[in-house]
This record gives sequence, C-alpha cells and structure tokens, in this order.
Amino acid sequence: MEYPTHDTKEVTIYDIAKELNISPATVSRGLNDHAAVNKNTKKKILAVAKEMGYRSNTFASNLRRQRTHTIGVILPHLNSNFLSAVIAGMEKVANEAGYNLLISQSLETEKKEIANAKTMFDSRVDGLLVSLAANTASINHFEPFIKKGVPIIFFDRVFEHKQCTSIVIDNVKAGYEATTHLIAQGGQKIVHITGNLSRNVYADRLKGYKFALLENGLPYQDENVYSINLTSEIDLNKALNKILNGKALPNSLFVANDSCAVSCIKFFKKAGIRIPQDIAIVGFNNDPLANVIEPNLTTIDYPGCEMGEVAAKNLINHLNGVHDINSTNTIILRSGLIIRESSQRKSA
Amino acid sequence: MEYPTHDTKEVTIYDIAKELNISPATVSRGLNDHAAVNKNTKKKILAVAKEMGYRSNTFASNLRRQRTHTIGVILPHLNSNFLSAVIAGMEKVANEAGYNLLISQSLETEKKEIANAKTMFDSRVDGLLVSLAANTASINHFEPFIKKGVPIIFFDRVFEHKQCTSIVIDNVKAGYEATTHLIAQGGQKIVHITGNLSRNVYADRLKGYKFALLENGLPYQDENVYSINLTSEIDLNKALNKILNGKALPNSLFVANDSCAVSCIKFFKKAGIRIPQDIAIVGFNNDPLANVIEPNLTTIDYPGCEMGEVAAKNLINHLNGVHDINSTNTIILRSGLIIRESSQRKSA
DNA sequence: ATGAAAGCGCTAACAG
DNA sequence: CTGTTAGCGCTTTCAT
Repeated sequence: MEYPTHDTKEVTIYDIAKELNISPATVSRGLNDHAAVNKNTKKKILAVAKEMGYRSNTFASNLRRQRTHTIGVILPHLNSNFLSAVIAGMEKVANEAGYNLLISQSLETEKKEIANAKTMFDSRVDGLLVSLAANTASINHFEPFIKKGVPIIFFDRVFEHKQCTSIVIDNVKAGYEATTHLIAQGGQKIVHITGNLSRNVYADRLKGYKFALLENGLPYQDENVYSINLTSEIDLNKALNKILNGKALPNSLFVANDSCAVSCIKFFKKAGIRIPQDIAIVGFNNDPLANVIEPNLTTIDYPGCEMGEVAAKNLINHLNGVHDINSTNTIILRSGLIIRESSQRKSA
Repeated sequence: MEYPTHDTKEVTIYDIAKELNISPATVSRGLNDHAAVNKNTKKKILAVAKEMGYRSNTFASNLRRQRTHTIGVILPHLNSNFLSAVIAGMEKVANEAGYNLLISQSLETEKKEIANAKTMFDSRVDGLLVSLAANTASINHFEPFIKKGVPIIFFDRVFEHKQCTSIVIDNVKAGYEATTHLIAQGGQKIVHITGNLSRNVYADRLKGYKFALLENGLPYQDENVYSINLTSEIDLNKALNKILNGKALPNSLFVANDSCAVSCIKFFKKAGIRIPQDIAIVGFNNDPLANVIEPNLTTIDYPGCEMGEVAAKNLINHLNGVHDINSTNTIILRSGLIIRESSQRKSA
C-alpha cells in the first residue's frame, strides 16, 4: 500500500444526479453556471452538492478540458522583501480568479531555472510568470512553452521576446535619478556596483547612470563600474577592497541592490570612512534593511506587490482571451527615489 | 475561445504503443519502471517516447491513481529569511521525490489560513505542511484532511495533535538560554516581548524565560511580559513606550523575533538609551538584520532550511508508507545562541 | 432545458 | 513478460 486509504468515498456528480433523479450532464452544467439550466434545478443541485460535501475533481475536469488552472512562477529567490511582495500580489489575484500558483526558485542559476521550467512544462501549467536568474544566458528552455502557445510573462528581470509581455519599472530612469541625486550632493567620482549586465535591470540602471554623468559633464569611465555576482560576499569584498586601495577614493557610490549597499556601508565604516561625508551611497529596492543600517540608506522604491498583481492579472487576462497577446508588450510601473541619510551632504 | 489552441497534438502512450506495435499497458509499465518489463522493450519505449516528445499527462494519471503528487504548504509569510529557507529546503526534497509544492501565505490571519486550507483541500493535495498563523484559534479547518487520511505535518508553529507530526526546535531551551545569558550579563529586570501565547513558539520561549529566572532566584512578574501582535509597529511602539515610561527601566530585553528586536534597538537608541550598557537585548531567529543593526544583535540561530527538508522528507515518507503515522510525533532540531554585541556587558 | 453517450490519457486487475 | 479491459470523474456534442 502506498498511501492510507481514504476514509470516505468521494461524492461525484453521479451521486448528486442520482439523488435528484436528473442526469450527470445537468449537474455538471448546474455546477458550472451554464446558461441553459433551469434556475430552480440549479438551486437544488447546489444545495445537494453542499449537503453531500461534494468537491469537484480537478483532474477529471483538467483531463477533459486540457487546462490546469495552474500558473507557474519561476523566480531567482524567495528571501527578499521585494520578491515575497511580488508573490503576495500574484497570489491574491490568482486566488480570486480560481488559479493556483506553482512556485519555484532558480537560486540565481540557469541550471536550476532550466530544471524548474521542465517541471512546469510537465505539470502543464496554463501560463508562466518568470523573473530570470542572474546568470541565465539563453531562454531556450522557455521555447517549448512558446511553441505550445503557453503564454509567458516576464517581470522585473525580463527578456525581450515578441510573444511575451514584460512588466518592469523604468530602470534607466531610476538609475538616472539615483545618479543625478548623487551628483547634486556633490558627487564627482561616482562608482557603480551592479550585477550581471545581461539582465535588463542592471544594464538599464547602468544606462541611467551614464546618462546622468554625461548630462552633468562628468566623464564616464569603465573602471568605475563593477559588474559582479551580487549574491557573493566574496566578490563584493574583492570589489570593495579594490575601490578602497585604488588611487582616488570615489566620493559617491550607486549600488544596484540594497543588501549589497548595506554591505558596502558596513565595509566602509569599518575602514574608518564616513558615510555620507566621505562617500555618499544610494541603493536600490527599498528593502527593510535600508531603514536599519546606519546611516539609513537612500534607495529606489519599487512596487513589488503591484508588480505581482499586474503580472498575474495580465496573464489571466491572456488565458481568458481578454487581451490579444500582441496588444501589450511592456508594462512599466512607477518607481521613485527615497532620500535618506546615506546620501545627504547638503540640505534641500 | 478561452485559450489559444496548442500548436502540437500531445503524444500519448497510445501513439508510442502504435509506433512499437505493443500495447499501451506495456508502454505505461515501461515508462513507470515497472519490474515486469523486458529490459529491451523498456529501452525502446523510452527511446521512442523521447523521440516523439512524449510527456506524461498528470491529470490522467492522477485521476486514475487518486493522488496528486502535490504537497500543500501553508505558512504565515514568505518575507522572512527563515521561512524562505524553509521553502528552499522543502523544494529541494520535494523535487527530488517528484512532488510539486503548492505554497500559500496566511499573512498571519486565521481567516486567510482557512481559505488556503480550503483551496488545498479542493486541489486534493497528497499531504500538508503547515506553520500556523499568529492568531489561529482552532484547527477545525484541518479536520477534513485528517478525516480523509491526508497527512499533515506542522513545523515551527505547531499544534499538538495525535494524528500529526511536529517539527520544532526546543523553544523552551532556547528561551532559557537567551534568558540565562542575559542574567549572566548582569540582567536583573528582564522584560520579555513576545507574540500570541497560543502559539507554541511563544509559549515555550516564555516558559524557558520563566525557568531561567526561577533558577537564578529572580522573581517572575507578569507585567514584565508583553504579549503583542509582533507584526504591528503600533503595538510594539505602545509596549516600548510603556516600558520607557515605567517606574524602573529594565536592564535587559528578550524579544521573540529579530525584526522586533531590531525595532526595539532603534527605539531605545533614539531615546538616548545605550545598548547594551543600559539595556542588553537578545532576539530570536538569526535574521540577516541581526548583523546590520548596531550594535549587532545577539540571537537564537534556527535551522530553517533543515526544518523544511525534514518536514518534506517526513511527509513524503508517510506518503510512501515508510513510517507508521504514529511512530514519530515530534522531531526536534537543534538551535543555539549566537552572542553578539547587543547583549555583551562583560567579557567572557 | 435536459439526457445519452463518448472520450480525455492513464493504470491496474486479470488473464494468459 | 505482455495484452485485454474497464473505468477514474468530468465535459461536451448531439439529440430530444
């Protein structure tokens, strides 16, 4: 025996049908709010179903209808405030629409992301919500979905694809704002620490950083940009040591996520460097950490919950045929700079 | 049309059977590693399956087998380091065993927990992994599972139930260690801030706190224990103001989770009170925040990933009939005090 | 507005 | 070791 036998037999539409002396077909219609069912009959069906403790058998239904009412979610991590907010948003929308979420983490590796995609494919999810791992190089593992017409929506860490919608913030603008703010606070040499530049979020923030420099007549220099593995303490420390021991210490730092920005603050404080007087720092994400580190971290606020809601909503609309797949391709949510102590050298 | 028609017809075991001139039953056996299949036949089946791009239809299989290979997970939140570690652990084990995870958050409310349980029930999960919401008063919403013989494993925030296994740390011991440490650091009046005492984690930590006081000849006083809604900034601030404005300021504080402990430190620092000289503080969970706040927070370390692994492993064993449900009832994982600056008044 | 009947794809008892 | 057969519970034409 593989599994303890259930105590109670499941109630099926046949049981309800027998009870009411009608056909299973009518019961099915009644349960599914079909138009052509007598109001009275429907009421009776619902009543008996409830009384008998009927619950619909999703497999039978799925088998028949060839859809799962399940949405796959693949994301890099679960342990950030941002991403759990995203999930919360998705869950809310999905539940309301009668969808389940199948969630998996890539842990920032393409390998695991591929495995996750395969699982999702075999589970025949109706659609996919994806934020790419840092080191994902190709999205071939999503092609099977696209070939089959299973819609994919990318959010945050997206991939431009004719068939797929993207939900993002304007990372260029955010990077521009962060950098402009640092310049306004007296920034001259501004170092940018960021992640894998094949991810839009990092590439775009870098663009914004460049624009801001150019616009303010400051030189852009490659050696001021550190593209590293943001999840590795070791890599970050290497970069920081290089900065610390370089010729001219930068007087400003724009870091592409808060948890790294916090590590930077800790590092420089330990080295006897004052924040923001010696180095002004801006992070990204508005993580709870930002309000705990001293000085409190200036950062870009980022609507996680909303992003999740919008992504899920959009996917479900696709599934219900509300949108044409090609009608919307990119949805941009608003974001904004939150100024705190870590970057304020001058009063407003 | 509700959903874009798939481009390709799905390959079924019938297609494979026809291709090889054998029966579908044999194909099914071959695909499922059934003992009684000719090695050669099996090899052929696998080859053709791969070549034709076959993927098993879970619904048909589930419908037939009456099991879903899905494990439901209900937890209070996703946005804590501890719980995302738990999920990561569960996912690892579940994936290896061919199970999917259906994850949902109760957001600390019984109401949402009940709704989640209903969804899980309707999705016919094979088993359930649950950590209770703070304010859950009864576990009636889990009775349907128990009646049906669907195994439930509680982890962390557990509920004693004859039919269910619990995975916990020794919260009494942890509370005792934390308090003993505070006493060793000169603690006389030790305030304990904790959550809803109907949750084992908080009740047990309180017990440990009491034991430590008694053992050291310190009086236990109800007014030194604040049982509040730990997710409410407002409630915490109310408690802190009461402490601050009370007759005698405590010289030690044991807080039942790190994020609140961090808020406490911020609050007292703002009030001009020195940590740890005036008040020594110990938290719980070893959240990343603990290493960011200044002074760094002494806390109880807590094996999240392992807890997830053990819980999932155990449930899957149940499902495979490895364990008798009654053979193990409570599994206790090790935990330990990590001493940092927030509590150190004396050198070791 | 309702019913009869077929079939979604798979598995398992039974037979050989 | 393999094939035959029945059916898991539901939805959906096609009739009526």
